[in-house]
Amino acid sequence: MTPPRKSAPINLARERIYSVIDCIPRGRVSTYGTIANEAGRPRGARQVAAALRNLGPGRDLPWFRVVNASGRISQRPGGSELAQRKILEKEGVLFSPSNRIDLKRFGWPDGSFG
DNA sequence: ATAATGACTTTCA
DNA sequence: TTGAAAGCCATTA
Repeated sequence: MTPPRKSAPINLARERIYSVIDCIPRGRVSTYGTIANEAGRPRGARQVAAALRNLGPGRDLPWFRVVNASGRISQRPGGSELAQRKILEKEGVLFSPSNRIDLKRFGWPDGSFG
């Protein structure tokens, strides 16, 4: 018989979030809110952010393809915003003069932004 | 147990 | 167009 696990139900919600992020195609981006929706958490945008913040260096995940609802890279303590932008640009994502990404064009999934 | 926090979003001026 | 204010909710303290 399987002995009772004492701790361990590793956050399922968080895993679903990671799995959705893993689906964002190269050269496209998605938003915290959209990812939350795809993961079945309609109002969990901040939890998506928390999941990324918590993400250790071990996991290989396209975290850089996640931006906020206004199409901009969110500020944070770590200060990896510039690196994120560079990676996205290398993938072909265009930034407007005001540092914004056109979600109608680069947003994923298709049709979720207008 | 309650209170603060935050890589967010929407609404409204 | 920009920015402030309120709403949101799992995680931390």
